[in-house]
Amino acid sequence: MHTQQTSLDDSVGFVLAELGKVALARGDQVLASLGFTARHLRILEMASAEQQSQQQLSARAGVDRTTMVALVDDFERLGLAERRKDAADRRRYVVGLTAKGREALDAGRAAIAAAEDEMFGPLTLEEREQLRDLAHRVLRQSGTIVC
Amino acid sequence: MHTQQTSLDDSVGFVLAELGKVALARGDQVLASLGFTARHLRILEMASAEQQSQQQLSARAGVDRTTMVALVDDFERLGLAERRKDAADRRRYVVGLTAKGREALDAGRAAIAAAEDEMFGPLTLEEREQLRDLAHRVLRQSGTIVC
DNA sequence: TATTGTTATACTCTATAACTATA
DNA sequence: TATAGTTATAGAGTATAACAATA
Repeated sequence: MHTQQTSLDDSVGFVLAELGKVALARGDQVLASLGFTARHLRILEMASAEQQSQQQLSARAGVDRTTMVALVDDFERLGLAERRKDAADRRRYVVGLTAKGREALDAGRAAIAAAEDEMFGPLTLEEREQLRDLAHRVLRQSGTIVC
Repeated sequence: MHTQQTSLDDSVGFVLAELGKVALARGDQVLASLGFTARHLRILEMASAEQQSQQQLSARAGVDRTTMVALVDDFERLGLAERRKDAADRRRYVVGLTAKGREALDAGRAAIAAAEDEMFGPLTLEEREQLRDLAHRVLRQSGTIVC
């Protein structure tokens, strides 16, 4: 038998769903001045870590390959990344960060870090790490791509 | 100075955004057999706790009043709630749960509780409550409606 | 004149299907 | 024939504007 819930406010899932939404919105907000969203930043980091085709990126980011087209379009328009024909397989584009893209990645990370310092202010640094680690453990088990 | 992030995977916000999305999807999944979503369940509980007009519900749930129309339509179609003209102000409808609606609320809560027992299985009960309480504290500060 | 519920409409986001070029 | 990228199109979800009934 599980714990009897009096209210959904006592439900971990609902609280996390709500907080997750808030965190994402806050992320988008502080990145807006850079011209992109939290999802863009995520993908920018993925592309920075390893040379990948658009479809590899889309699979790992959990977005459709047609959606990835628009996202990479955004990067090119902003001058943050460029499509480079893969010499080994000329059907593929490798998404490569420009110098400006690497700067934007750093700036984005810094903006996120600052926003989190403020948003998670009610917690001590230790509690904040605790929160992240607990969430991480659940996420790993849930078979989601945390890369 | 804040902690230098090497990767966004170390960012509480990104991890929470991801976990929140997974939790919500899982909730919708286990409620599907009841014919409604996690958001429906949330609103059903709100309507159950107190007699409220559609606009009060929409304000507290953070959805547009035009969206609430469709949600209450769903409840009526499923026989879970009904619109009752407010005698004091005949512009308003009070959203009232039916007996079937109260059963659905209980069934939904049970389904969520069971899903969470499974989803948060990697954590001890103590850790799970810790996770919820930490999330709750951040959420309260963030000025979000947790009702 | 303002407010509640409603409808019609538009906008955003994302996925599906079909096309092209390469393999 | 299969795959990478692309485009056009359609669907879901949500918000904005306008309307009828009531205050």
